[in-house]
Amino acid sequence: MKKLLLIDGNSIMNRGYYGLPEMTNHSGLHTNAVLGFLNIIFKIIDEEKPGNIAVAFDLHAPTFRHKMFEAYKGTRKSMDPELREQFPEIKKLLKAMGVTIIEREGLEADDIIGTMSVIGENAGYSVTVLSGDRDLLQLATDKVLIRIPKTKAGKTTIEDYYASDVMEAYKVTPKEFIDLKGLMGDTSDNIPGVPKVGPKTAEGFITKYHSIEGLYEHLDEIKAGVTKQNLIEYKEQAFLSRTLATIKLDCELGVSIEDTAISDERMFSAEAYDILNELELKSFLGRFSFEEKKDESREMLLTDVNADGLDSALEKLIGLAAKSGHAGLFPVTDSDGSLIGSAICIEADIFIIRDMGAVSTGQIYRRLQDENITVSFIGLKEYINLLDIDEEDEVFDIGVAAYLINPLRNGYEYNDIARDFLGESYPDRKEMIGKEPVNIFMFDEEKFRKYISYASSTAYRAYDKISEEIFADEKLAGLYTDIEFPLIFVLDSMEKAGIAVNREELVSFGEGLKERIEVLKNMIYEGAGEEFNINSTKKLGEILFEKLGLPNGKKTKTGYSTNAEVLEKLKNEHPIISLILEYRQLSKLLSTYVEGLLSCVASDGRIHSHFNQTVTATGRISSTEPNLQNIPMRTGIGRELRKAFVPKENCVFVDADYSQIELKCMAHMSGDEKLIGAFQSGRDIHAMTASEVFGVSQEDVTSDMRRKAKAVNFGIIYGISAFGLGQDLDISRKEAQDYIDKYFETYPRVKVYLDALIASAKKSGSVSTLFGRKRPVPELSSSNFMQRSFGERIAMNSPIQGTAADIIKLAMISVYEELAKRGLKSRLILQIHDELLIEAYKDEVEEVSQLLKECMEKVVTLSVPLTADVHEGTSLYDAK
DNA sequence: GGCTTCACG
DNA sequence: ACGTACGTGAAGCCT
Repeated sequence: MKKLLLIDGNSIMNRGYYGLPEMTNHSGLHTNAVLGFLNIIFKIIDEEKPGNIAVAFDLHAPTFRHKMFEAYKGTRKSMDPELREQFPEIKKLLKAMGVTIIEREGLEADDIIGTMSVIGENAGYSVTVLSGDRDLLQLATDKVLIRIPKTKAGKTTIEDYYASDVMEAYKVTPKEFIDLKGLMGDTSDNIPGVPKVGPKTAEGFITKYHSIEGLYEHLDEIKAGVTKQNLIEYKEQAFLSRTLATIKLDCELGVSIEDTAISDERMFSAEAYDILNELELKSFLGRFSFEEKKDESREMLLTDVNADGLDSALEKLIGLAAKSGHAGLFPVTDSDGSLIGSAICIEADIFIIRDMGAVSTGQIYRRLQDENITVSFIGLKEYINLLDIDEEDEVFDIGVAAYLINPLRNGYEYNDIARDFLGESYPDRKEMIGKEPVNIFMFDEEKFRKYISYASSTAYRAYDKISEEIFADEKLAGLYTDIEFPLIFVLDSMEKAGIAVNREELVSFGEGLKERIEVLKNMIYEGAGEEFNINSTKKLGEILFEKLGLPNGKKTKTGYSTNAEVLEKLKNEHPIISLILEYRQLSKLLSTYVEGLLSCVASDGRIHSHFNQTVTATGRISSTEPNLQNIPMRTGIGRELRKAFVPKENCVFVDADYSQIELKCMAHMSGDEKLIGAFQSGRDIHAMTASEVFGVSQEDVTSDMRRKAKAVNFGIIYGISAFGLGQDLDISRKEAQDYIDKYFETYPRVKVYLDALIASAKKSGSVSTLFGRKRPVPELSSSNFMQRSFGERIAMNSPIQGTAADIIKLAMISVYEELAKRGLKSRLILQIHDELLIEAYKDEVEEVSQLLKECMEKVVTLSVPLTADVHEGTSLYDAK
C-alpha cells in the first residue's frame, strides 16, 4: 500500500531542541533542533520508506483557537530565540529536499495534519503521523498510525498507536479521547477543562458515558460532591474545552496528495547537501550521493596470513606507522577482562589482531613504542594492565583530552568522539556487540570487525584534531601533561590496590540492621493501621497525608514530598514519623552500603572501585561500582560502617584532609585581603565570619551564630542566593539577604570576584579554574530565568570547586611519585575530594604521614597556607 | 527509564 | 513572576 508520512514540524523541532545539548555551527547558528528533527525523520523514513511526505508548521501569529482561549489564560509563551532561528533553516532544507511544507495563517499544525490524514486515507494511503504531541491520538484509525517518539536516557523509542492501541492504552476510542481532554483540560495547551477533574476521573466518566453529552445526560448518577458541583458550574467550559481540543479535519489547504510525492533524487540533492554542510550536520552527508568519497579503509586480519605473511604484514604496519608517526589502537577484552583482540588504525589501513597465539597486541604495542610511534587510545586507563603501558611511553588518551576540551559531554566513547570531533555517526558499543562484555565465541564476526574498525579509526583520526586543540592552548596543555595524563596512572594504581573490607563485620552489622528494621516495620504498620510498602513514597504519602491526615503534604510534581526535611517537621505530629525516619536511614544503610558493598568484594577480599576521570563538570573525580566517596560519616550509626574498612596485615591507614580548601581557593582567587588575612592567621573561618556578620567580638560568637556563618560560607561557594540560604537555615529570605549583604561588606573583593565571574562567563561562554580547566556555561544565555540563574551559580561555583579539584589531583600525583621515588610499599588507595587515604606499612607510617602532609600542603603556593590534617587508624572509622 | 530519596564532599 | 543552593552515585518504586 502507498504510504503517506505527515510530520508535526513544530512538535518535532521542539523535541530536538529540548532533547539535545546546545550546539552551533561555526557561525554561531544553533542546530540542535534541526539535528533532532532529521535524526527522527530519517529513522522513520528508513523504516517505512514512504512515497509521500508533508511537514506541517504552525505560523507564529496567534491562531483562531488561541484567540478563543485567551479569554481564559492569556497568551502563549514566546519561543526561545535559539529555537526560533532554526525554523527558517529546517524549512529551507526541506524545500531543497523536495519535501512539501504546509503552513497556513490561522491554522495550527494539528489541523493541517488532521485534514491531510483524511485526504490520505480517502485516497487509499496508509498514513503515518509523526508528532511528540499526544493530542494527535484522536486522529488514529485502523489506517492512520500515530507515532510518538520518546527519549529515554539518550535512546529514542517510538510509541505506535492505531485506533486499537489507543483503546488499549487509554480505554477510550480516539474520538472519545477528545471528550476526555475536554473534561480534564490541558494546561500546556491552555485548555481549561473542568476544575478538579483529572485524568483518572475523566477516564472514568468517558469509559462509562462515552462523551461529554452522555455524561451530562447521566449527571444524576454522579454522587454529590465537589466534582459534581464543578461539572454543573463549568458545563459551558467543558463543551468549549472540547471544541478547543478538537482537531479540524476539513481545512481548505489547496494541497493534493500528489503534491506530497517525494523522490530520492530530489531528496538527496546537491542543494540539500550544501545546506547540511553549512549547518555542519555532517553525519547526514553519508546519505547524499554528493559526498566526497572517503578512501575505503583497507582491513587486514593479521591472523589470516601465514607465518611469512605475518612478518611482512607486521613490517608493513610498522613501516606505515613510522611514516605517520602515529597509530590509533583499540583493544577489546572478554568478560574475564582478558585481551581477545584489537584493531590498529594508521591512515587508511586498519590491522585487525586476534590475540590467539601467533601475534599479540602487547608485542605490537611494544614494537610501536620502540619505534617512537605515538599510540592514541580512547580511555587509556582500561588498557594499562593489558598492554603493560608505562608512563614514559609515547601514548595519548583521546577521551581524557576531549574531556578537557569540553567536560559536559555525556560520554567519551569512540562514537561520542567521532560525533563531536569528526562529525560522523557510529552505532555505540551496545548496538554493535551487545551489552555484556564480549565472549570470543559469541560475537558476530562481521559486526565485531566493524566495531573495532570504527573505534580504532576514530582513535587515529580524532588524534590530530584533539591533540592540536589541547596543545594550542597553553593552559589545556599544562592540565593534560601535568595533571590529567599522570593522574591516569595514579587512578589505575588505586583501582588495582582496592581497599580491604572485613566481610564478617559487615555481615553482622547487616544482621543487626535487619532485626531493627523488622521491628520498625511492624511498629509503622501498627501506627498506620495497615501494612504497606514503606519504601514507596507514593504509598507513604497517601498514608501520612490522606489516611492519617497529617498537616498538608507539601510540593513535588508527582505527589506528596516525604523527604527527611518534610518528615522532620512532622515529628511531633505523629509517633510514626520518627519510626519512618529511622526505618529510612537503616534501609539505606542495609541496601546501599551493607548489601551493595558486599556484592562488590572481589576474590582478594578487597573492593576495587572505579575512579572516573571524565565524568564531572568541574574536574572532580567520581567513584563507581561501588561509590567509595559517599561512605556514611555524618551520623553515628552510619559511621559505624567505616569500622568494616580495614588496612591489610602489617598496615595502618594514614588519612589526610585539606582544611577549608574551597574557601581558601576563593580567598586566593578573589584576592580579598580580609579573607586572606583570616586564613593566614589560622583563624576559625566560620567563627570569624560570624563575628563580622553579626557584629560581635570573636569571644561573643555563639554556636548558633557560627552555624549560620558556616551556612553562609557554604552558600557563597555554591553561588549564593537569599532563597537558598533562607531555605537551608529555615529563616526568612530577607534575613538571609541581610547575612549575605553583611558578608559582602566584610569581604568586598569576594563580591567583586563573583560578579566578575558571571560577567566574564556571559561574555566568553565559559568559566575556568586557576589552572585553566574550562567549563562552558550554556545556561547563561538561556531565555529562561531559572536556567539563567542556574548558570550564574555554576559560574560562581565551578572555578572554586574545580580549582580545589585541580589541587588535590596534583597532590595525588605528588604523593604517588614520592612513594615510588622513595621505594615505599605503602599505597594511595582512596580520594574523597579533599581527602586522601594511604594504606601504609607499619614500618613506613611515620615517613608516609609526613610525606602525605607535605605533598598536600606544598603542592601549590597560594596567598593563603594550605593545611592538611593527618590521622592514623586501624579502620576507616578511626582514621578520620 | 524517570522520579525520589539519601549517602558523601 | 519565576522557584534553587554546587558536585556526585545507588537503590527502590512505578509507568
